[in-house]
Amino acid sequence: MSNFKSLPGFREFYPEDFAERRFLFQVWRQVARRFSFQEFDGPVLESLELFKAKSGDEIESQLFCFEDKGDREVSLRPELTPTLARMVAARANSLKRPIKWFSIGDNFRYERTQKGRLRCFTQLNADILGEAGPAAELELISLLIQLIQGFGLGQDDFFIRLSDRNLWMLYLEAQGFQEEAPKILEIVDKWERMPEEVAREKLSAIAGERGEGLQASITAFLKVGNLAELSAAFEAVSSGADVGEALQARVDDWSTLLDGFESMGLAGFVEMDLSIVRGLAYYTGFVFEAFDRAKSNRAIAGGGRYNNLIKKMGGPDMPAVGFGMGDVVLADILKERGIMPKFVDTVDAYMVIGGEAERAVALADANALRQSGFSVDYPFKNSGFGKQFKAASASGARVALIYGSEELEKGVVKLRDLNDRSEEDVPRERLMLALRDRLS
RNA sequence: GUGGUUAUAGCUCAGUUGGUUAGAGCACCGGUUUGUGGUAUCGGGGGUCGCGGGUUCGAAUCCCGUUAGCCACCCCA
Repeated sequence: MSNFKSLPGFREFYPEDFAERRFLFQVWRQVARRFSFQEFDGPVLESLELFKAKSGDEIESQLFCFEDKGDREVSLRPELTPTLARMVAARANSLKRPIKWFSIGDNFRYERTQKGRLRCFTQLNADILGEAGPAAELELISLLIQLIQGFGLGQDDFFIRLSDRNLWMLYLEAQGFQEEAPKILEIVDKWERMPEEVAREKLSAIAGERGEGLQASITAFLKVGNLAELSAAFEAVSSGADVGEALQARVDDWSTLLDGFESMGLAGFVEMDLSIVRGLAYYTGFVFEAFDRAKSNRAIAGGGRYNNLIKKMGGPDMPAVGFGMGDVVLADILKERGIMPKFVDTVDAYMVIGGEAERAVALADANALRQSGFSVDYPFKNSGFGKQFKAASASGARVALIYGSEELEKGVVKLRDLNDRSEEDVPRERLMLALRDRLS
């Protein structure tokens, strides 16, 4: 055994593992293409500053960063969004809108590994840029739903929690907490994991003697599950600034979006759940996460609107919404439910070869068949027919092509169907056609 | 970063109160039937028992350290 090991949090993909990976990517690409998203990619290594610019200096502790030989501070990418923002910003004026892009690539985070979290993971990223209205959210979230449905998961298996940082801002503003809102949202993000006393303490530190009332109003807001409950919640707190107009516009957006899901027949997948605010302050509107209904896993995917980021990264003012979906949690879920297909790298035909004279003929056919697009395999060494048929079975081939002395004499190849065990002699010049028929 | 837990063959695991050369099943390779395949039979290769130190006449087994895996917290772009 070698003394060399792979680094912590980095995976190796043996052929059977890689087949699962390829399956995930295939489904992702197929579905993304159905939605007319275009695939792109960026550098895996970027300047450290790029990520700090988006997320702040604290991010460095979780980055795979180092100094390169040219004394540049660099980092493996922990996410794709800053790269995407830069790429879009660079050609913002010439890109046809809406911009619908996706990417499948490896990302790196220097963190302690645990279930569903590694140091190198693959993420599907999908973003829509240049559209400020909820049509973008509708398109993106319906893509997200089909991406998961593509693996055979349905309404009973997963759902989307839809929330809105705008509503939270308005709600807090209505209570006179406009400036304190970002800090309050940080607390809301951790609400479920935080004992009530701790929450009260923290809110009091921000809102003084109004902390207790704020805690009650947050608790009420978290229970909102539809638009009627939403307006009721606002009516109950209307003591601060008048947000009536902005609220109405926002409610209209919600209606448009929810109606859209209804039209698409996807309403059963989406739940209004204001407990999702997502920790990142750069989200500016709708935010959402996809969850296993069993809830035993981490979020399958998460995203939201980030209208200020492109400008912050040096680009023009451009609205954007996007999400990321990792391969680790998704693969875990598929395996838990036993719907990860078992894969064998199969071939169309496996050759059974009698001896040296027969081998010369078989090699000629093997090369010709391969050039024509068939996948063909054959044993390197001469051995008994019994052994070769075992190998043929193990290869997953649909048919065995038998090159024996009898066949050689007659100028034919015996074609054996390994499923129904039927056999037929085929003249060598007709082999390609016969094989095509048999495989179709 | 904090805490818990585990570590024996490629995989799943045995291994007695510390006692000779560390085992099994599966997988892999080879032979039995000199032209017919999932489950037959015989054989083979493969392990410094995660690594390092200590206790002991003797350590896979006991003690300490360390690394790695797993799990939870923190964080989650």
